[in-house]
Amino acid sequence: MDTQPAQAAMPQPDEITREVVDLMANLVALFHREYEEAAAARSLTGAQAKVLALLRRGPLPMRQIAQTLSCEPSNITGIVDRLEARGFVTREADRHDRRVKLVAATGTGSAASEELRESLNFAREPLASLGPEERTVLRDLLRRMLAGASGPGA
Amino acid sequence: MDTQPAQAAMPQPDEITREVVDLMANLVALFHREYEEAAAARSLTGAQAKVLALLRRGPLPMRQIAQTLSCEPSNITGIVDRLEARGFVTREADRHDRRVKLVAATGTGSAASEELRESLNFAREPLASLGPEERTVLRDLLRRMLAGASGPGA
DNA sequence: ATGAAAGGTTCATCTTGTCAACTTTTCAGG
DNA sequence: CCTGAAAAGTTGACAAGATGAACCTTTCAT
Repeated sequence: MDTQPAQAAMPQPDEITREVVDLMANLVALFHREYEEAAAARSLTGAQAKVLALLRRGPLPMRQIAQTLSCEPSNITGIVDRLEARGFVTREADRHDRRVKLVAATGTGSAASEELRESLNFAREPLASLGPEERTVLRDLLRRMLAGASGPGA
Repeated sequence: MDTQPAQAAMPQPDEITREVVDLMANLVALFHREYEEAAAARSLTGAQAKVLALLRRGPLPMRQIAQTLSCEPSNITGIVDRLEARGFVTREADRHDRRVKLVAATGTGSAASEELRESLNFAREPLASLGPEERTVLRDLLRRMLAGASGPGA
């Protein structure tokens, strides 16, 4: 990539990094608030919405949900319990390994999740300040950042 | 599905926005995990760390903490209780309005908060993939996004 | 002086999250 | 075939976060 000899143009690389981190923190806070709000508007909690979102691509075993969300499996049990009680998901034993329970979104569940996703006007406000090509630049930067980091589930 | 008579230059502006939102969601998840971990390493919870971080610029009334964190004041009571019990903050009545309690970080509290901030190598990994000028671009884009949105506390 | 409004706290209640103990199922070796 | 270890989920106890209603104290405008 780019060897960094002495660098006269860049006064304090750390300064920029630090500011980016701070900005990111604010953005994260903003995003979080919006997400919780949007979920609450459908009487879902953030955690429930996250699980439901994970199931968009198909049924998943409990354990995998837990891993993707970086929490204990026993935690997922409760969340899925509540989602199931409200008809948003179903639990079904895996045919090949009966220890495994596959969690699948019901029609209602997917609908709610999709609706929430659409309603996430989070970035509409913040992103509205950026022009189309700027969004593209932002997208590429974010892509590279995430590619560099440990690939999350999603 | 998408009949877009206008817009000839940009194929699908919505497509990019959507992807940016998704990337942002992943970044938010990543950040969140790192933050909780870093806080836990100092035996603080995420919420406690957030409150402590807010106090970096000086003492704040309970109500303002609640507003900045978008939650009920009664919630802050508990968090500050626990921070106070461990000597990270103090509660002091405001001289001008004795209804108001000013929460201030103690030396230990500021130190812990500052340490946590430093240790937040969150972005080091992801940001490592970006060169200096790319970081600058990213910083500027993030700045504008946040300026466009409702200014959070910070 | 009175009463409304604001700032905090308390209490009940729920959800999230962890950890340890437990059940069921799978699977490798003997 | 049997036995026992390991894996997947669940359960129960418990702490923290979050909300909403009721409450106390202080302020402030009549």
